[in-house]
Amino acid sequence: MRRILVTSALPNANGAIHLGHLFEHILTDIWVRFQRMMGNECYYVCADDAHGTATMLAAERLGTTPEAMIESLREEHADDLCRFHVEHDNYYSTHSPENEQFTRAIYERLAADGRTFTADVEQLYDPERELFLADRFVKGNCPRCGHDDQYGDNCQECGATYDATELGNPRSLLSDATPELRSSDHYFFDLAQFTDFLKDWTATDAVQPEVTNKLAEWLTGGLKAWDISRDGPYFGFTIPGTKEKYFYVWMDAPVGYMASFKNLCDRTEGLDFEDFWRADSDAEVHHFIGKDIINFHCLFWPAVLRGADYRTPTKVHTHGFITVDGVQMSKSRGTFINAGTYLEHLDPEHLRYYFATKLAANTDDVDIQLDDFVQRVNSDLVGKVVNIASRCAGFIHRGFDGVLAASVHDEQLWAAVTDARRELAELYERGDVGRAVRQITGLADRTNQYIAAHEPWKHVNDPERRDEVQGVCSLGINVFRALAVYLKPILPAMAANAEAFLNIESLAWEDAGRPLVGHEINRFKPLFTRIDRKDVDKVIAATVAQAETENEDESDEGSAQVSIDEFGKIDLRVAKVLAANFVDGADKLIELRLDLGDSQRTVFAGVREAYDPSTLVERHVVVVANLAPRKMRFGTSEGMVLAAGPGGEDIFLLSPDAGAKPGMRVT
RNA sequence: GGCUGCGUAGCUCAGCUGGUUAGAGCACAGCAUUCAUAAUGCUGAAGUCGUUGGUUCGAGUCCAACCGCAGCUACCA
Repeated sequence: MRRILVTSALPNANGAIHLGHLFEHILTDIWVRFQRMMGNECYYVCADDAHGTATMLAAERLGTTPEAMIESLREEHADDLCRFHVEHDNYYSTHSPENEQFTRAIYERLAADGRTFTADVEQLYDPERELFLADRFVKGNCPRCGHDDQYGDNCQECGATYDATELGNPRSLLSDATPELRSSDHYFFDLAQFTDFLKDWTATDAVQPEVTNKLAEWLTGGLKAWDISRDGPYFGFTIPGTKEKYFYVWMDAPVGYMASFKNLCDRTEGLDFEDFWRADSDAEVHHFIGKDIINFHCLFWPAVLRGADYRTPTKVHTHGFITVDGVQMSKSRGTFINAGTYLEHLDPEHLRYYFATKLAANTDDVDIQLDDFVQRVNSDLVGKVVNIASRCAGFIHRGFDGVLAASVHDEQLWAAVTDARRELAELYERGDVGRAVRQITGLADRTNQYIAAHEPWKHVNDPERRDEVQGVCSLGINVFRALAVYLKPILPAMAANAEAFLNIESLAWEDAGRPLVGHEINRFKPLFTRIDRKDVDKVIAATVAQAETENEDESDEGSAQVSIDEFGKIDLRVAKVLAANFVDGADKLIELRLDLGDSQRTVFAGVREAYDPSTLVERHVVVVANLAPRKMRFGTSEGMVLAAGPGGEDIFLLSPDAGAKPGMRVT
C-alpha cells in the first residue's frame, strides 16, 4: 500500500473560488479519490495563501483586519470546494502558527548552512503610503518604447521586460505619488548552489517532459538568487533576527502544504508528520499546480526542501489554464464564473464530469465550450451510461421481482467491461482521465448495442425466452455497476445513488471484476439529471450582473460597457435580399444573397423556422458587414443578419424605415 | 524579442517508435425502434492532417522556415 500526500495550489485569500480553482481542485480530487479506491492511504491538504501586500491593502479597503478578512474567506473557500465534492482532509491557512514555525525553522537551517545572504536592493518607495512598491503597484513609461501606462515589470505594448526602477515618470498606483528610489537590505536564497541538483531532479519523471524543457531555460541561463524578503509594512511572517523584514509570500506559501499537513497530523491518531517529510521518507508527495507557477514548485521549492534537509516532491502535476468558449475567463462576458454562482443553478457533478472528459496529463489549456458542456453531460452520462440502468431495471422488477439472473449472459461483453479496470487504473494514475472517460462511454455504447440486439421488450412475454430477458437485463445492470465504479472518482454522488439503487455497500474498484448474481436490487429512480441550457445561461447572466455591480464600486477595468470606439469597429449596413433559398440538409438555415450597394455576399441565417424564403426577397435587412467569414457545413457565411427574439419560431428580422438604401452605414 | 506547448472533419479530441483507401464521440441527415430521464440502434454525409520546402521507396507522424493561438520571461498573487 502506498502512502500518499497530495496538495493543490493554494488559492489566494483575495477573491472567491472560480472556475480556474475548481478545475485544479477537481482534477486533484479525482486523482485522490482514485488512489483511495485503489486502497492506498492518501491524504489531501490545501490552504488559503493569506500573505502579501494585496491582502493587506484589501483588508484596509474593507476597513477590517487582514486576519478577520482571511478567516472569513478561508471558510467560504473551504465551503465552496466542499460543495463540489472536493474532499480535502484539511483546508488550512498559511497564516498559521505551524506555518510560521516551519518557515522560520527552514530559513534558519538554510541560513546556518550558508544558503542565504543579504544584499542592498534599490526599490521604488511610495512616500505617502510609506511602503515599498511591488511592480504591479507602479506604472510609468516603458524604458524601451516609451509607451505610457505600463506596469513595473514588462511592457504590454512592446513586450520588453525591465526593472521597475527603469520606468519613466513612475507613479504609485496606491497614492498617485511619485515614488522615490530607496535602498534596503534584502535577504536572498542562493538558488544557484542547487543548480546541479535541480538539473538532475527536473530531468526525472517528477515533472512532465514539457515542463522539464521549460525549466531548462532557467537552468542553462544560470539561476539567479531568489529575493525572499519584503520590507514592512507587509502582511506575513517576520524574518528571525530582523525588525520589519518579512518573508516574501512565495517563501511561506509552499511551506503551507507542510503546515496544513502538520495540523492534520496533530489531530489524527497515528498520522506522523515526519513519516512523510523526512529526507528518506518512502511516502509520496504529489503537488498539483497550474503551469504559471512551475518555477516556484519545480525550482525554488525542491531546492528549499533539499537545503533544509526535507524530502523533495515525488511528482509535480502541472496543468494548463481554463478558457471559456475559446477566450480567457472574463467578468464582462459572464464567464468568470464563481463557485457560488454556478451552484445556484447547476449540479457540481456536471462540471466534474465535463472537466474529466477534458483532462490529460499535459499542460495544454482546457477550453470549456458551454454548448459542448451541455451535450456531453446529457448524451454521455444520461443518454448512455445511466440509461443502461434505467432501461434494464423495469424488466427486472416487472418480470423477476427485482432479482438479477444467477449467471452472466454474455461472457464476452462482461470480460470486456471487467478487463478494462486494469487499463483504466493506469489512465487514472497517469492523469489521462479524458481517455479513461472515452473508454468508459465506449463500453456504455457497446452495452446499449447489446441490449438493442437482444430486444428484451419483444421477448419479455414469451415464457420460453424469459431467462434470456433476465440474463440480458441483469448483465446490463452489472455493466452499469462496473461503469459506476469506474466513474466513482469523478462522480461520487452519482455513485452513491447507484449504490442505493443496486442495494449494495460502497462500490470498490475490484467490484468491477465481480458480477452481482441472484441479487435483489431496488426500484430505479433517476440517478442523474440532465442539464438545461437555460440554467447555463442563468449562470452567465448572474456573473455578468455581478461584474456590473462590482464596476459600480470600482469602475477600474473590465467594464461590461463598450466604448464608442469599440462600437465603431462594428460595421452595420443596410442590405437588400436578392435571393433567399432553403439549404438542402439544413433544417434551421436559409441562404441569403445580399446586396450591400457596392458588393454582394452570401449569408446563412438561422431563421427557417420563422420565415419562408419567398417572403424575404426584396426586403431590407441590417447586416454586420465586417464580421469574420465563418465556414459552415453548407458554405461560408460572410456576415450576420440582425434579428430579435429567443429563436425558433420567434425570430424577428430588423428592417430600416422606408428610404434606406443598400450599403448605407447604420450608426 | 527569447523560451515552452499547441494547430487533424462544424465542435471536442485519438492517431504509439514514419507503412495499405486518416479514426471516434458530439452535432447534422435518413431509416428503424419504443424497454428507458425524447433515451437507443443502423446507415450516411463531412478532412488538400496550419503553410511552404526538405529527408525517405513511403510523412498527419521526422527536419527546417514561416503563419496563427496560448502561456512563461524570476519581487503579480
